[in-house]
Amino acid sequence: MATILDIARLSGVSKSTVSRVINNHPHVSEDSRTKVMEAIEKLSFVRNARGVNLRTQTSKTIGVTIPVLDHPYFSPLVGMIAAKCRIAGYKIVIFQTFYSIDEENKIYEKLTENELDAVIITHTLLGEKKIKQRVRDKIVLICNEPLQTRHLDVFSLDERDAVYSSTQYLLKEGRNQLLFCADEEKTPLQRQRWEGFKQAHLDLNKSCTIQQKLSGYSTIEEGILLGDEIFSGHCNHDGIFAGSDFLAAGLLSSAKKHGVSVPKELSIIGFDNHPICLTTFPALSSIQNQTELMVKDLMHCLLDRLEGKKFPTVRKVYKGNLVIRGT
Amino acid sequence: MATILDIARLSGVSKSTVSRVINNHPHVSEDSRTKVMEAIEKLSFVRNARGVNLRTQTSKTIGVTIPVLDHPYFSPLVGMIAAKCRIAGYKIVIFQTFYSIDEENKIYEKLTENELDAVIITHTLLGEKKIKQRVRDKIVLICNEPLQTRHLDVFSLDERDAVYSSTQYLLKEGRNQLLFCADEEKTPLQRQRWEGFKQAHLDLNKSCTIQQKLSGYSTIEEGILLGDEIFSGHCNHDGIFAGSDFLAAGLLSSAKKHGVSVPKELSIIGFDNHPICLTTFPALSSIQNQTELMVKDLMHCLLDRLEGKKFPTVRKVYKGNLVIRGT
DNA sequence: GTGAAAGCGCTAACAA
DNA sequence: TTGTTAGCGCTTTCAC
Repeated sequence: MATILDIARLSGVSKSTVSRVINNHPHVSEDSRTKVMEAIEKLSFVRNARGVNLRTQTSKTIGVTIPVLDHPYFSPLVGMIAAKCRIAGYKIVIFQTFYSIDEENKIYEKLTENELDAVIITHTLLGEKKIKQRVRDKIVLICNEPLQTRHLDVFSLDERDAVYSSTQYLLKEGRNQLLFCADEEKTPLQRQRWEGFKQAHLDLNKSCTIQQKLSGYSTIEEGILLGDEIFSGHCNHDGIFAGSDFLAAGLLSSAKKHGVSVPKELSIIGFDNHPICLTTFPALSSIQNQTELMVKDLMHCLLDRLEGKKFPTVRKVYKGNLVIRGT
Repeated sequence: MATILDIARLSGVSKSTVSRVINNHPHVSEDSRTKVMEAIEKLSFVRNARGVNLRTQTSKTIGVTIPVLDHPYFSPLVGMIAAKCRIAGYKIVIFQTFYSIDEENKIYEKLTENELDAVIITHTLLGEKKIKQRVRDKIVLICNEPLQTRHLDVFSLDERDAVYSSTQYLLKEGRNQLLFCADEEKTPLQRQRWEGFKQAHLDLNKSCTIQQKLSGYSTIEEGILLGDEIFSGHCNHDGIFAGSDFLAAGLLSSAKKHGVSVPKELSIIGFDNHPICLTTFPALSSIQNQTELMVKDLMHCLLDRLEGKKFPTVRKVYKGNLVIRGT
């Protein structure tokens, strides 16, 4: 592999001039430029990023954590981030946490020692302090998880409010025995959702069971399994709030299998408004949120941080809204 | 940020010894080791990968192309690859092509100049020569796309056979007017599928229309759109082979909307056996393929290549099989 | 078991 | 406009 030194020698200029040409610096004579370009062509030279990275102490690379790469909500989210990063000239490297603290810890370990300019965290089981401590001086943005922190930029959805109003809707529709069906209460996000669910009951003077089901991945399969458990015995619920559309779709298919009529006997509300909602029968009602806007703001902030601009910690919250369909 | 020089000074040894400690080399005295470790702790030193990368000319990073990050088939595929890479000590950086040759070209551009040890291509619109030319001396594996090449390792599914036998199944079931509903015939994969479809007709002395629908992304939404187009008018098809389960799910929901009875009047077969198949009504029949095995073999080969082992180009093909459900 | 020294490929401050 | 020079942080021979 040819280096700039080879180019310099072949074209009869110095390394610096070659570097200038490569980086489109002004103040290079037309003559030098063409000579260098010719040499580059001839030796089919490609700049070695490793040298640049060491020299400039940047790598135009951003790390993103995601629970699992294949996730109906997080995949599009990270996909959007990746697309915008690329336009801004950054690559992204993706770290799957698999919902495990151990995995997550390993990731931060790698993150700091590695060649990343910034880190975006979309899902975490850790608190502010732990994260801050692990990622050190790196730029860290939180995307989607409503982490309580004053030291990190946070972009998140108003989970509490979204669940609150959806729950109220169900209750006002005459549903009384609602089941809150989501992840364990391990993250701020899950906590907020649960609070919204509880508060909606309180405000309407209804009581709610604290029953909540664990479902780490919120997959279709888990929905089916969970549904089989719920509907096989004597089911006294007339409404389910599901933590994701895939979970909801699984629950729905299981309900039908067990002869539970939806929406007559049972309402189901999903989360994220994934197109899968349109393919079930009846079509799934779901909560739609403003991911595009969130990502847009996030990227704006990220790029500013990368440019070294100084400004106070950003905290933005986006409202979701319930899309009512057949369930 | 502390460097090994700082550690060396603080612990009273040389840079070399610090390096040896960091890399767990033998032949370091217990005394030196502890002194260095203490210094590392004290200055909370973290090795700067950029220096290592330049020095060793590796980066423990692998590039993967994917059409879009959010894809019911490719996301899990890449997720599996990423997980296995991490275990082997590699990070992966993901490049979305968005089914565009221009995007793909840009990617290879970045790929060569950048700090990647190898590249895995899961979807490409380019031919062997173009790829080879662009990625130069990099290690390149093809995963999923049945590219015709003798110079790259290829791991792919037997698309032709899978579609062939599924089509025969439909025809033998008495369906006569099958619609082949997939991407444009731009990739070897699509070509193979179409061939399987055609051959199945030929072998049973049936004729098939060359009608095939474009559907770049194979999404639910596209399935619905396509379905609305097909079923709104006078539809004389009694069977559809869909290029993906999401497309199939969209088609199915549209068929129901237009009062087409499935499976009475119409059969639908999807591809990939995604869990969504279980949530539609009736449950979608689909073609299941051996992705796990494919990824396992791929990784094995990749790791060998990265270790510098020499062996002839690998070419592996995996059989799919039809899972019959309600459609 | 340890240290000195060279150098990976590149950029940029400075001098000319 | 151009070249000289230093050095980013690390690993690795080689000599002791």
